[in-house]
Parts: sequence; C-alpha cells; structure tokens
Amino acid sequence: MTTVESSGLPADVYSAKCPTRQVLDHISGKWTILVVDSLLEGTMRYTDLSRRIEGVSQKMLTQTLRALEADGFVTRTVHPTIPPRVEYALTDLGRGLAEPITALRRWTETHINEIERARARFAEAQNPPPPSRA
Amino acid sequence: MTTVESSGLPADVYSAKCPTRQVLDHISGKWTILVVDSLLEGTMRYTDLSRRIEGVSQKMLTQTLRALEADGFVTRTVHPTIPPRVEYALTDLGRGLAEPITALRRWTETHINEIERARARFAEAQNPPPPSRA
DNA sequence: CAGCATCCAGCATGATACTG
DNA sequence: CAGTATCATGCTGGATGCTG
Repeated sequence: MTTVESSGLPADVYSAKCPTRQVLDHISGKWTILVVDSLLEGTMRYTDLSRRIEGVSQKMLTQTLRALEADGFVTRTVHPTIPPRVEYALTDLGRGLAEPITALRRWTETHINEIERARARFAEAQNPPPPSRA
Repeated sequence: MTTVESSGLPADVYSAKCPTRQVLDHISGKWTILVVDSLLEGTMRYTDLSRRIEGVSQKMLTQTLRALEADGFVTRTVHPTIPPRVEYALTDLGRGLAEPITALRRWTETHINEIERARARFAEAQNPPPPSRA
C-alpha cells in the first residue's frame, strides 16, 4: 500500500475514503450551510428555500438538496397534488451535523477579529506602504 | 443594509464578509487540514511538509501555507543561511482552529456508517436494481 | 532548499430555456 | 410548483520550467 509509514499521520485525509473529507467537501459547498440553517427553523418547501436563500439558482438548490438527501441529512416529501408540493426537512442526523458546524461558526466568530488583525499585518508586510511619515 | 428582514437567518452566510464562510472556504481547501494536522506535531520545514503530505504540488503547498500565514494560523520563519531554511509552525490561533475541525472530524467518523447507509438507500431508490429474485 | 511564473485541464457554479 | 436539460464560464488545482 501507499500509506505513509514513517508517521501515523494523514495517510489519506484527502482520500475519497476519508469521512471527514467527504462531509467537509459537502458542507463547504456554497449553499449547503444556508440550506441546513434554513431547515433548522422547520420544514420548508422548495420555493421557500429558493426565496429565502436568494441568490441560489434552481440548479444549485436542487443539487444541494439532493446531496443532503442522499447523505440522509434531509428528507424530501412529495405531496402528489396539483400543483405539486415538495417539503424538505432536516433529519436527526442533519440536526446532528449542524452542531459541529455551529461550533466552527462560533469559534470563527469569536476569533475573527484576531484573524483580521493577522491579515492586516500580513498585507502590510507584503505591501510595504510608504510609512505615512518618515 | 441588504439583510433579510423577515427572518433572523443567513443574511449573508455566503457573503465575503461572513466569518464562517471565510474560514470554511480555507479549511475546505484540499490541503489545509493536512498541513494543520502535520504542524500539530511540531515545527516543520517546507520540504518536510512537502514529503509528508505527499501528493501536494509546490504551488498548492505554498499557497496553502501563505493563506494560513495570512490568517495568523501559522508562522513562517526564514533562516538566512545557505541553503535557505524555512520553518513553519502553528500559532496558538492555529491550534485553536484545529479544535472545531477535530470536533467535526469526530462527529463525522462517529456517523459515517449512518451516512453511508443513507447513501446506499438513496442510490437504490434512484436506481431500482432488479430485485435479484422475483 | 524554497520557492515563483506560466500554462492548461476539469469541475463547480451559474444563466437560460423548457417540462410534468 | 418544482424541477430537468443545456450551454457558458470562471476558478481551483496540477504540471512544468526557472530563480535567489
């Protein structure tokens, strides 16, 4: 096998088989978090989500919902009426997923100032602007 | 402001100004987690990381390290010797970032079986395979 | 050793038009 | 209403060659 032997390290953190990577690749999609967040407030119809998330294309919304459904994070319920009525809701698994995401969000929000100061320092170091006064 | 009023929702979760999105976009990069994980074990030189992560191109490794440096997650120390010697290390902030990431990793690893069962069910529902025996 | 600059391929995303 | 199908594109990421 091609595993790194000299260390107990990543091995295949980016392998398609790495669970973290699989899930991370999904939630890092542009719309996934928006959808999950929306559904945390309750069941919604396609159009509800579409209007709420505002900016998402039909293609992307559908794609995101399908991926979430495939992973068991949301349920899709079709009411065979006219006009059609499709409702999306989070599963328990989906609500569980929301927790670590929220943890990450909170950590980030707590430290965003620190991060932005670091960025400012970095930018300045790269881009030595004329010290406004010698 | 352009914030959604009718709900306390996403507002601009995908806006460039959303902290969560900013950080998520970074850690969702193919190599960021690998680099952070590696550096959790201690200071490393460029080549150490390059060899350890194995599969990363120079471009991507450099790019990833620069982004992490810009955000204040790693320090880059250049020893002006010949040949050059550059050492990378996690900052406290970087170690802090590792925690929510680890939390996500753990949640995923705990639930990956459930996710994969959901996927199997979904695939089957989409792709009604001939029931091996009528 | 530790990069940077350039070129290129593929996929993710997005806009548009059409359908049950 | 809730999608599907197609086309266009922009950016991510990888390969290659050069430098202090």
